[in-house]
Amino acid sequence: MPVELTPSQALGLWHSVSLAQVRVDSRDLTLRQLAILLHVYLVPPPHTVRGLAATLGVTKPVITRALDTMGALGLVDRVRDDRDRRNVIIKRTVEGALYLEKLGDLIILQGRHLSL
Amino acid sequence: MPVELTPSQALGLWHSVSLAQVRVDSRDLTLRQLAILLHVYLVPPPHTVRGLAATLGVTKPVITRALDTMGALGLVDRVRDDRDRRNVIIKRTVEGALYLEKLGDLIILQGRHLSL
DNA sequence: GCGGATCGTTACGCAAGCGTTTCTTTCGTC
DNA sequence: GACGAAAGAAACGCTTGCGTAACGATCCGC
Repeated sequence: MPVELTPSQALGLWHSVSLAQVRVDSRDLTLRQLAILLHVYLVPPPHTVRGLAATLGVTKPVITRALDTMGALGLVDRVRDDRDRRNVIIKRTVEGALYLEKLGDLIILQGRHLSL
Repeated sequence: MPVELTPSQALGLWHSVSLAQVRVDSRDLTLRQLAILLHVYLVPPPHTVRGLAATLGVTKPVITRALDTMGALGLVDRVRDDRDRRNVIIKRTVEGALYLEKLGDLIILQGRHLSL
């Protein structure tokens, strides 16, 4: 079942969620980092650096750096692929799942408060 | 009328929109910048640096810098307040309106494509 | 096993954002 | 008019992200 939004609702939703997120979260992930995080958690594994780079349309170092940052925050983890030891598999973490769960709650809450 | 979303829909929407935005827009605004932009365009004027800082819960230089950046991109404009020349009024631009219009279209489109 | 291709990382110089502090202009009050 | 308060900008040192290019490790076909 699709979600039908008016232009006002769409931007209003983005507005209220962004605002709440800025106020709540000092980490201030970039849009790229957030896209990576969501992709890792919403799309079936395995996820590799190369795959993410292709998906986002960015270069590999961008992914490496984003994983460095989010890894330090505990939002993702990296493990060598034993079947092809050139690959690195990006793993989910409990903390990362919690982070996205809170974001989801925020979106739902703000969506519910939309009026127009 | 509120917008009711399931957790999967909420995060799925954020995922697909973030992904599309990263692929389309090389400007890569930060979450703070986007929040400012949305606030300026969705909330009735006038908007001042101080007011935005209070709304976002950040310091004034953060707002000044964000306005510098987005001003250079043509997304917002700054005008001195003639009634109190200490204030700066943040003005909307055609280009900024167009930018947000495209973002809104993207959100609507991705919302429509949500399945679960 | 050797040579080329592939994967992820690191190095480099650069641009942009951060928080704190200081400065300049303007206001309001005495 | 003088003076403290307020708004926004600029300065400072620091951190983080960027794109390009180079680098080690690993795989695979011969």
